[in-house]
Amino acid sequence: MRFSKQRDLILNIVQDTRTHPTADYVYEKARTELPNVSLGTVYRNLGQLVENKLIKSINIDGTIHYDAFLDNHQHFQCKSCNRVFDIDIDTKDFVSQVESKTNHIIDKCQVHLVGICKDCQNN
Amino acid sequence: MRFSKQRDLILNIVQDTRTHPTADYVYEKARTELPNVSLGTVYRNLGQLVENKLIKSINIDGTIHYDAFLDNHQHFQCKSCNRVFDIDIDTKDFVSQVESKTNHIIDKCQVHLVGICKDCQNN
DNA sequence: TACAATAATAGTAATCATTATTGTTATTGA
DNA sequence: TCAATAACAATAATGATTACTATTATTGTA
Repeated sequence: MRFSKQRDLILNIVQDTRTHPTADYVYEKARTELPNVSLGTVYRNLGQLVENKLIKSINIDGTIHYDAFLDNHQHFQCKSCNRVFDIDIDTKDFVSQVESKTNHIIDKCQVHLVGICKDCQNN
Repeated sequence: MRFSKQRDLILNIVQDTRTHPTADYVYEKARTELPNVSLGTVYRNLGQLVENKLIKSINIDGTIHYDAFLDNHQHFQCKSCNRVFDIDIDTKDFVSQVESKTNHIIDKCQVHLVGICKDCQNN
């Protein structure tokens, strides 16, 4: 990967946004800094950053969101306010349970939880 | 929901297909029986069948797949042969662990596992 | 059984997210 | 400094899904 100011900017935007931004959000943000950056560049770089494990991608309701928080974690989506929360919980036990039951080798475990968040319960 | 032979056919196709078909697959199958059925009809009915909890939908690599197997279960995707396996494992403990840790109410827990399946390990 | 209300349909156009193409520009290693 | 080529902006193309519209089918009621 060569250096380019576009890639640097795109990485910084994802790292500064803790709300799991989409490519389009990153594009709009990037535009304020580099008005001629193209959407294709944003997509290509997000893809490359994921490939090089500098960021992660998660699928929320059919569209790709990005996440610079690399520690192993899961996601909870509130169906009332639609926010996505990071859930800090270990899946190791769960995964090894499945591995010994099925004999498949598992190297990724993505848990998507949906419900009503703490805040929305009080409204 | 009124009765229509299109809806009946679409439900039957999903129920007879244990490989998590897409809308397009259902459309092609339906065409062999009702050559004039339209893709919009397939999408609309699949959506309604999901709403009425006669089938479920899962997102695999960004596209929606359908599943008539209603028992609580999870999915494992082999990144070698790309097949999706049903995983019969209980998430109750996992969910209540998260609930008490976060105070969110969880009513859906979807686990997507990725790895190498038993068969592909032997090749 | 006939009929009116309207749900569902086929066909098609539109949308949305994402990927591909192309000619030009920028980075980098020699 | 320069050549190789990665990366770029602009734009076209794709694939999945949804929306629109005029017509047809289902269903509850008279």
